[in-house]
Amino acid sequence: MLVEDTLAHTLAQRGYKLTQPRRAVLKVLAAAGATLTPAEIHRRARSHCLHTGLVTVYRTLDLLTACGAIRKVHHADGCHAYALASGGHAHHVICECCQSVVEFDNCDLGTLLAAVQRRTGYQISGHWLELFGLCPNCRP
Amino acid sequence: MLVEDTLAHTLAQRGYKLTQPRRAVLKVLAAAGATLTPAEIHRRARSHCLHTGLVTVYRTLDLLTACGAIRKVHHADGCHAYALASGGHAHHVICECCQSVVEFDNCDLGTLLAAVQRRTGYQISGHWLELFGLCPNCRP
DNA sequence: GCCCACATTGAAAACGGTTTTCAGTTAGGA
DNA sequence: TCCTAACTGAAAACCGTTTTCAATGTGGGC
Repeated sequence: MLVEDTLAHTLAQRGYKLTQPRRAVLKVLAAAGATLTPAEIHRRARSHCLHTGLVTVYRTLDLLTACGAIRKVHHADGCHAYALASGGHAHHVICECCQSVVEFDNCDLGTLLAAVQRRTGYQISGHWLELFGLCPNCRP
Repeated sequence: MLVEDTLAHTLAQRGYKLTQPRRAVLKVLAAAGATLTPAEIHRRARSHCLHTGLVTVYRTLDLLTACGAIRKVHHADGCHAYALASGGHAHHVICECCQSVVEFDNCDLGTLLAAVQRRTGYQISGHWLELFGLCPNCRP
């Protein structure tokens, strides 16, 4: 199934309507292999549905985030970008040059978490890991 | 040496003046064992130096961040908080209840990074790890 | 200890991203 | 096809952050 259809299905399944502007946002997210800011998503969405408003972009991003279909990623200079999240627990590797992003889910932090827990006394319930680097295309 | 003095030394060493408002911000940061937002730092700083402006708080935070003495921490709902960073590479464990924070530096991600690098083709140059949980005081 | 250059300050205004408001529009089940 | 609740876009509100600028304070030199 196409990524766009998967996203559409996710929304439809929860009773949300599939309007033209929403579909435009889904298309953009499905086509992008990189992290995108709301503004950039808005710009691209207009080529699919001319009158798409920035407000609708934000609202759709909120919906998809709540569904777990996308995830906010945090760059050094702020946390304004979104990336597809293929469900379940996963993390992202982000290219510092072209912003391209891939997921990975084999985050085996068990040993580390246990050590920190023992040392600090904190009962750790969640973690957050993001990797930065250069994708194969951006290497010199 | 007191934390406040360490911070003051860091600034003085680089030729920055130690003004009353700046000292107030340092005091607040040194006394807080938790992550603080600029607004909260401002509120507290006023009890040390009455007329401290929010602008000065931001400017001082920028200086200290540039020096590596503090670090911006990223919560799920935004990245508006700062925490002391005792120099060098380190990460934070943050209490989801009271925002208290402790550092840990034994982040042995070597194996994980190598695996991801091999699997994705990305040349990984940096990472970012934050742990969330409950501190000993906030556990039921 | 006093002076002076210049870094630093605070108030207000500007700024940019995000959210709310609200009247008009649209999707999709009956 | 019709109807209603969900959805929409434009504008305004909002909020955290940055810039501007004239006034002030620090700390090195004397």
